[in-house]
Amino acid sequence: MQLTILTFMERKKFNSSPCSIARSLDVLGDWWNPLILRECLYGNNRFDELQEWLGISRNILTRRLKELVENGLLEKSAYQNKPARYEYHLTEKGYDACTVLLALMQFGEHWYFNEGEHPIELRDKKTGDLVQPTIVDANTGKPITSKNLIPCPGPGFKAPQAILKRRFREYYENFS
Amino acid sequence: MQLTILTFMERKKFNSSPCSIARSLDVLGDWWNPLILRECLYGNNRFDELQEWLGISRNILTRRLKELVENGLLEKSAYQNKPARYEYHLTEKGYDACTVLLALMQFGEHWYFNEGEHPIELRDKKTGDLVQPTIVDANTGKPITSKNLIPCPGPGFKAPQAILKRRFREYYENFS
DNA sequence: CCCCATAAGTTCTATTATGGAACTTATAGG
DNA sequence: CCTATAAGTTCCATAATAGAACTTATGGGG
Repeated sequence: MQLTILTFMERKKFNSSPCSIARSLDVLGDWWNPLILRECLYGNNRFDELQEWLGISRNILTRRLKELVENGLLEKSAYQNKPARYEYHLTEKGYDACTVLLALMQFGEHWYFNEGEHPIELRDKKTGDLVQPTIVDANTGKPITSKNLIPCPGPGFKAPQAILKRRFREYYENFS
Repeated sequence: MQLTILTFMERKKFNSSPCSIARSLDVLGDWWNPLILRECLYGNNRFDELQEWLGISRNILTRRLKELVENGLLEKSAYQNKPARYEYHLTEKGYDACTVLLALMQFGEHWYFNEGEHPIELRDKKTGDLVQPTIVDANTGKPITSKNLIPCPGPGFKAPQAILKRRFREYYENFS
């Protein structure tokens, strides 16, 4: 006879992780969600438009839109009643999430397209000027290379010294 | 009688998409891959270290490491023979991919942690100075808000005019 | 009034991916 | 000989996904 053992199996969630990367990945660590945000940035805000441009399965799109709305990146609003029809628009938080898209874009341009043959550009909505996203240090204004970075505990990292020293080994070895 | 119909069903791949975001998502649009890169940035480069810090299933970790190596973000090298033991280190491309982590981090800090209570900080490996990643326009040096951006076709976007006009509707309406 | 079209989802099923746990392999040390 | 360690494999049950067909509410044309 086989005893049934209760197991929990669902996609890992990081919503209580003490790491801002992990927390962001709960909603952005996915193939579809960033692309849905991209489409909203393109001005494709309706269910069928999103489905067509992305080639995503309709049931998945339903779930993802719900998720993005629940997480506050998109806002669902009716653009007509009788029959009720909806649009999904980026919220403040959603626009902020799009900076992750800019980083993805920069990486993709660099590694998957030839110089001067990138498929998309960004322009300022008002002036029409070309905009080229770069990650820099806010303090010095110089471009950041992650090779030169070292993670260290921030003010919100509450943990015993022993754990800190294990987690940020490189930092403690070099700076204390 | 039921005729079996051949269907293809696998995770969508975007490796021929004319979009740098989609291309990047092939390897970065996932919950685990960015976190594995994070761990490598933290100096946790071995299988068991990664498994322990991330709490990822060992079989999944195996597959993901293979994927990251095949995509050129990590490099597998032996740190001892007899018995053969390996480490996974970030490549140039891998370090570049980490700028996406910086964007994720910034977003997470802003929306999931209180001001001044973020769990992690970054410092310059040599000077020890605090580094604060921001996305700016390389031309003007000013911070970018994606709300003010409009996508438009780049030099590598080859398509008939009709498709361009549908895809970049907002751009063509306002700038030509 | 009937038929068709449209938008926004649901529902159904087959195929993959994932999580958890146990097992394997090679070698070193006591 | 027994045990430990590192780096995976293998196995299974459960969850997620793709693809297609179906639903619901409404408006328009004949």
